[in-house]
Amino acid sequence: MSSQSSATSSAGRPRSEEAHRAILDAALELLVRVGYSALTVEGIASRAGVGKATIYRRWTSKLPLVIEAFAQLPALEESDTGDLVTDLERMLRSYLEVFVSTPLGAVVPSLAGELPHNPELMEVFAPLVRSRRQPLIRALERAVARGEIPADTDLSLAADLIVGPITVRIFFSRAKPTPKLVPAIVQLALDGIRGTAERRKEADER
Amino acid sequence: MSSQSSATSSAGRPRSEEAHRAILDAALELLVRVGYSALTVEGIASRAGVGKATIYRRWTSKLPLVIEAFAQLPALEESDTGDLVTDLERMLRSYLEVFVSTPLGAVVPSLAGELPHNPELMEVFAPLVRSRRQPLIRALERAVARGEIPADTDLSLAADLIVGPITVRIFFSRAKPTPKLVPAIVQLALDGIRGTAERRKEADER
DNA sequence: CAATAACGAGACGTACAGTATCGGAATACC
DNA sequence: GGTATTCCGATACTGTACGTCTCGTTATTG
Repeated sequence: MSSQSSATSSAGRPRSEEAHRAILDAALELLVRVGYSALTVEGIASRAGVGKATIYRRWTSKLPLVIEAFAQLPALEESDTGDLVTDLERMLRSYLEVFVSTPLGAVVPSLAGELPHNPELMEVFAPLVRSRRQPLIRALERAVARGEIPADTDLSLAADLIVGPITVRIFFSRAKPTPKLVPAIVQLALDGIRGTAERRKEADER
Repeated sequence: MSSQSSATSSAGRPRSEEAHRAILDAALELLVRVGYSALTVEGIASRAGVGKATIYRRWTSKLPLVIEAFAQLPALEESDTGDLVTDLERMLRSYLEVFVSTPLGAVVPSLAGELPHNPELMEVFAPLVRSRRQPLIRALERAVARGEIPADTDLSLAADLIVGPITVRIFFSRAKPTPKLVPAIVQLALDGIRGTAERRKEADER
């Protein structure tokens, strides 16, 4: 990450780490301001104060650059308080905050729109999506271990149930969702997860 | 909507309804094949067998054309059987089917990615989204009238809870969701909606 | 039959992707 | 210190596409 600490630092001028960061920062800033479709490499180069060649020396095209810029953004902050409701509410709140106050909210839909037609992009994007979902899944796993929710819960589906309403609104709603919604969403989703289990249990006992 | 049905059919050659449809069809077909970002007006014109001027005479730019093409796609088929679970499962299944077997699955994410940076597009897109959500909302309203779910349910949030998991997977998942998931999703979401109400009621009675 | 407006075709100016080339600067090896 | 190597910013270049414009042609109104 830092510099040329290891291995083959072959002859010649080394790549400027400063230029690298300037490019990523410029890409992110422009991405937020104008969106993916209006993003230009020339604009990025100009804002970063570098030549186009310096960009194309590092990334083969605009897309991989955007992906790397995106990957820099903060992940979901994990919460582990011992109580599922608290954990979910905290994470969803931070998720929402990241979405409205950072480039994520603008970048993700832009990239998501490209996914269906760009398997290569999907390949790079999928691990990123997974890693951002991971804290949610882990919180659910801990809740299972504590007996808060049944062990046979489909955690992946549960995670989508929790994140779904916010995602839908971020993508399609004019008014971006506020943190005020979080408790209602968590309660709804969680009652769904638990309610289904209880109902099953009641039916068994009868 | 249609064409020169009423009023001023002034002098001159009338616009060809045939060309109009050919353009929309070509746009939709290309949109599905290559996605929004790789869609070219020249490609649409060529495939439709019309001149570019014929396109720009009807739409100010590529985006409104795409919107109109999108709006042609089938809406959610409404189900009204008297049972909420059945209605939701049917609608979600048809929703899913439309998404995997028609251009919708490819078009919606493409357009959604443009929304945050294009208020004008949002203006045109919002009513479309709303109208496609409407059958879901109406089914929930009927369920409220029947007493299946409490009257003070936030129907909008409930709709998002139901559609959320599928939306999340359509956007981000490599493997597109299958109809097999529908019953589990409906059960989870609905137990959430009902469970929350029950819990609230119990708390009130205490 | 004259006026009008849309038609397909395609030329045109602008903008941008991605490539190539410039002289100069930084580094490794000798 | 000298030389080879590689990156640097800048910019010229090719190709593609948007959106405008102008052709000569065709359909419709009065």
